[in-house]
Amino acid sequence: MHEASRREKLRKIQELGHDPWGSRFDGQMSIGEIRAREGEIVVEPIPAGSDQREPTQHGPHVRAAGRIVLQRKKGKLIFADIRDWSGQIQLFIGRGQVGEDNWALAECFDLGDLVGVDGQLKRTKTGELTIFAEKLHFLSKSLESPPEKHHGLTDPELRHRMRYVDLAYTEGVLPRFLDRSKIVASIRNTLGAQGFVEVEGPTLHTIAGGAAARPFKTHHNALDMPLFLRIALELHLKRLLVGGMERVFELGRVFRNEGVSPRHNPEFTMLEAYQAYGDYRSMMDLTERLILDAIAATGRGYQLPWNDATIDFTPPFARHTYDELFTRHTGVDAADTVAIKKLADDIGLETAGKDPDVIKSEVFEHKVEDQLMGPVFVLDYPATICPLTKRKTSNPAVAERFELFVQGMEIANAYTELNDPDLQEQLFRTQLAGQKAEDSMAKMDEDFIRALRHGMPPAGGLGLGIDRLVMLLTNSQTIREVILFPLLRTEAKNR
RNA sequence: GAGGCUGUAGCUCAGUCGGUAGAGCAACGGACUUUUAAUCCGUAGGUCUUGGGUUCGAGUCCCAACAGCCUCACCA
Repeated sequence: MHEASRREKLRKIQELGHDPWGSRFDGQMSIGEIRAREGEIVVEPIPAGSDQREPTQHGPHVRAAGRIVLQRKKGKLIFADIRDWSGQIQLFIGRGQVGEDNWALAECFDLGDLVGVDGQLKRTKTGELTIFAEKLHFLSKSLESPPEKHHGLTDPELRHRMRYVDLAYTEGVLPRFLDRSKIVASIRNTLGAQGFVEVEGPTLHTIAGGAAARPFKTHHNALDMPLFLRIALELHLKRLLVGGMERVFELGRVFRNEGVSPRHNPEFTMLEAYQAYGDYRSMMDLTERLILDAIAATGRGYQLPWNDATIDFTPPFARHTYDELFTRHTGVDAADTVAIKKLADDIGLETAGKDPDVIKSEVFEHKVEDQLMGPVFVLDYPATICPLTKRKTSNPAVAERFELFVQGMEIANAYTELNDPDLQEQLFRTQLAGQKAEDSMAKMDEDFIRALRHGMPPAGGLGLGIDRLVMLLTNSQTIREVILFPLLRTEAKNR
């Protein structure tokens, strides 16, 4: 193990009178800021007749802190590259320049150590922007060797289990998660600017409603009560709409007891927003605004790379009806239930005893969704498959709902919210009757119906999958690339 | 939950027909005051994921378990 030599250096650092675990360190600039000061370097021309080989430079004095990610020891000279979350810069540590005390400390540096430096910002004779060290500070020892310096970590299992190593050393990982943070902040800003207030609903539910998914079960000891982790934010936010919070949103974690895939993690982050006196079209405009602002917040443009393709987010996003897209991508008339059933049978879908709209929806999922490179708003869904949505006055068979698809992925889902308590109760009952045995824990949320009976304003409601949005905006093909700690099985004992 | 692929040094990977373990980086020792994937000389590092089996002999073939990835199912 290499740990022994690192512990030996740790002991040496203590002998030299330094704390190998460091302490508060003030007054440093970020490496990004330091790099921006390159222009302050003044180069004096070599005087005529001088035998001086290199011109004298005067640069600003700077203080930096970071992790040593590369080191080149050259006798009485060390070049070390340190990195913080804003960038990376080279240190020049010369034995004659820093003195024996600092040199002795520098000899204890290993890759991965966190160090501080005071020095002058200048360029080396090859032109590399460099902090020429004058004083070194030890901030924290690393007892583990970093991963291979060219490739970093590539094994996805190690990357997810040891995300700290992945963030610290694998190129592009830290910036991606900083982008995620900017996207989330942007969403809050956009909603705030439009008068929405942020709330926190309960994550422990007595009835897990608001979506068609199986919940995680848990238990409260003192109350001896079964509980479920929430599968959606919807039903509590609508209660707040009843209470008079006219524009309300929650950005939070929901939990669904399902498998993992490149697009699914059992816990994921959802935005839900509700706007009193709006409808699904209001939410379409809001969705577009949220995404465009998020793109701007990451400093990107409308054309975003996605694998080998490009996604064009230039507004306005395309808007097409469900039936229109159904017919275009299946070649079958969206109103021809007989032909649709035949198509479903041909694909091998189970159709016996199913509602024609359900069959149509399954065909849509199999044949159409993958083709929607988008961004495209799909609007006006069959009412049968939308139990929480208001129907079109002109055509009760159609629900005022849209989903936003990009690269075949569903990113957002929005409704003109149903606020008729009697109809809502009836639709719930129909939905519960159709539940499979394994979903039998689903129950009628009587209190939600009671809330609607007190009068909920007509409203538009939006759900937006944050993880998937971040995937699209950061060119990440799996959801695990944008979730810091994705769910993994217990670590194998023999690793 | 089902199927397929993968698992070798701290990391990234080779390993032929079944014949007894290799490289680069990292580490350790040495040389080197403008390097930058530093270079050069030398050294050390392995329960080949785990457990069985076949065989004179298994990293290699077979079975099982564990973990990851992909596809499907569930779902957003």
